[in-house]
Amino acid sequence: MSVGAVSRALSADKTLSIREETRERILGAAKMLNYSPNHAARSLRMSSTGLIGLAVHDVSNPLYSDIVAGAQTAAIEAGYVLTLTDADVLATDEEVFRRLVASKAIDGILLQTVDNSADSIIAKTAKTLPVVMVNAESPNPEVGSVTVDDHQAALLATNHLLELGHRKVAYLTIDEHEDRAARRLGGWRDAMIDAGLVPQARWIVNGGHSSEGGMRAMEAIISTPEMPTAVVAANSLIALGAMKACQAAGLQVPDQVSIVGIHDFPTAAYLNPGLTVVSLPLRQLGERAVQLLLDQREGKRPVHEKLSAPAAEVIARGSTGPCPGSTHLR
Amino acid sequence: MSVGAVSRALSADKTLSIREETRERILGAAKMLNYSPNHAARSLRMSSTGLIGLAVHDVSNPLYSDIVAGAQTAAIEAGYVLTLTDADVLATDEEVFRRLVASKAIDGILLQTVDNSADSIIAKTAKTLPVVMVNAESPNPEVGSVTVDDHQAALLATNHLLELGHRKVAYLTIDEHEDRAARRLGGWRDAMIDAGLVPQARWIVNGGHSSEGGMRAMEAIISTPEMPTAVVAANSLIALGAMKACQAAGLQVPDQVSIVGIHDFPTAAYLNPGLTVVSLPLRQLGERAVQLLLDQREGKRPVHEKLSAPAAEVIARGSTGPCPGSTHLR
DNA sequence: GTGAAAGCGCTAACAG
DNA sequence: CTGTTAGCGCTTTCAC
Repeated sequence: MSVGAVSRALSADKTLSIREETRERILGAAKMLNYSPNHAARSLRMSSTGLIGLAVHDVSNPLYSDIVAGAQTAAIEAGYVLTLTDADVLATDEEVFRRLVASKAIDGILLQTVDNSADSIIAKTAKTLPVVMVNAESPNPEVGSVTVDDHQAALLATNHLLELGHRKVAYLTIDEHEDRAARRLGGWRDAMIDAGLVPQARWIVNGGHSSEGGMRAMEAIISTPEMPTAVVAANSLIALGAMKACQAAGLQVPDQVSIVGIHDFPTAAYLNPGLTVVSLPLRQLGERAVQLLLDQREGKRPVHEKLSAPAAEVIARGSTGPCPGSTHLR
Repeated sequence: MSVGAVSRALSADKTLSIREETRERILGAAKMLNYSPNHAARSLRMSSTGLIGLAVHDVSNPLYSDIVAGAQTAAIEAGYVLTLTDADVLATDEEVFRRLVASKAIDGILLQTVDNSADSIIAKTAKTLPVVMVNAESPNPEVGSVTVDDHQAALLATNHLLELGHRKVAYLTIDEHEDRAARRLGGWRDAMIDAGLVPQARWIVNGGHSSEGGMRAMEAIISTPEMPTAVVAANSLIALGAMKACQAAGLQVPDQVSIVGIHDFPTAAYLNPGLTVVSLPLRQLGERAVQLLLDQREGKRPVHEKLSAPAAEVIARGSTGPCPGSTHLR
């Protein structure tokens, strides 16, 4: 019995034929000694680490936790281990980038970024490792990407409000330099136009990507003459800030203003009132991203994919209600 | 110029003396070719990966995001890279544990767990790698740990309520099998006793560790005869659930019931009303944990450390107010 | 069917 | 002061 045979027995090599008894003796000894092949040696020899990186902007952003969960599941399924890193650090800190990406400490990386601070690192990365962008469309043919149906989500959110009798529906957008921004804005615009309404430019306010930004944006909406009776927020953190602004201004939600956000998240149901949201298939987004990454590793061409199933869905909670003064019945 | 010299030049070896011109030529070529030493080969040779793992239970728990941020900073400071993993997966999935920990894909691991599902893996891990428990006291002398001043936090929260004139102050505890639970409960109890009050057993209800649990717990409190006028929640997620339960029961916060939670988090200020919390130095907790881990790596004995600075602090927002019917002035 | 040996890319020790 | 070389622990090919 030699070291070669042991290695092959432990990795369950089918082409190895030794006596069953010997095989069992090897496996037994390995378990007894709690043996695990050294990661570095294995990686060096096989030029593969079995690790997939997921770079996230703001780990604790509650809107995106499902992406992580989905990626986790899919990675394990495929025999990989998922490790998270801070995307901003990766983009900012040369040394961290070098250690993790350039030196191939991981087999590939999933990039979830909010702004395009990432753009610079994407190109660098793609030269070394397979990359898949998560929840943003790749501008680079060497980099795959997956997105959800942003247009549809905003359309559904707006229609929900329209069905409640609202006519003046404002839109709190996320920063324009994100590609999602335009798609979601388009959804709101199309819903308004389909309903025979004119989407007023003054009803579109930039809400940044935080609750703070949402609050400021809503304050601007409130001071608008002919104030809208309902608001679509491009994401639910912005919606949260909008609710705060209403509360500060003494406006009742949903009696005086209805608010709906995009993306469901754990605390949405615990707000006062509960926040009505449109949910998107983020878990599946995470899973699919891993699969695309693995496909690229096997030499397939990077592709962009828009995930449209499961479909976006309105989850009505307390923050949306009938338009005040409308004849709408519910 | 040989490979040895190049390696030493790139790692800035002081004892290497070559012509300045040669050194620059090496560095220049490395930059030109975008060269980075292969991680696996380097790790194998140096028996060190430069990676520190942080295993978290529920990545997106907003209460703990500062721990991650602190650990991140300290790791980079020390020339390491921090990678996050799901603690539950690590505890559950043998294969993931093997790949990441047993095979030494990382140099050490920080363990942040909510329940003691971790207990089983701690022992296993400590045999292979340095481990430091974060925000829980280590039961194992081979494993270091850092905690914050849980007793003080609950004491401050309770005193804040007492100062507002409340006498009947309930306590929503986290699951008892966490060591934090007893320390925080003790803080509430001591504050009550110091104020000459009797901490009633029926005012202690288990709120689990989620908003859902907090809601159930608060429902129980509400149906108590001689209902308390104020509530300390052992963490802010529980407090969130408690607020929801009040709202559902038609109880005004803070006019009829005051609520305070432990741990500040980003959305606390955006709730309606804003949640009063006691903040704890979680960022420093993360930093310190990394330092202890690195100390252990250098052969120092694992220690337990309680972080008492910066001190816990009450952040008063809208969810706490004077006791209804009390003569307290504010 | 089994065992020996090459070599993955790097660093550190040592010989020149 | 610089260049050569051994060897980290593993897998896999090749010779027996």
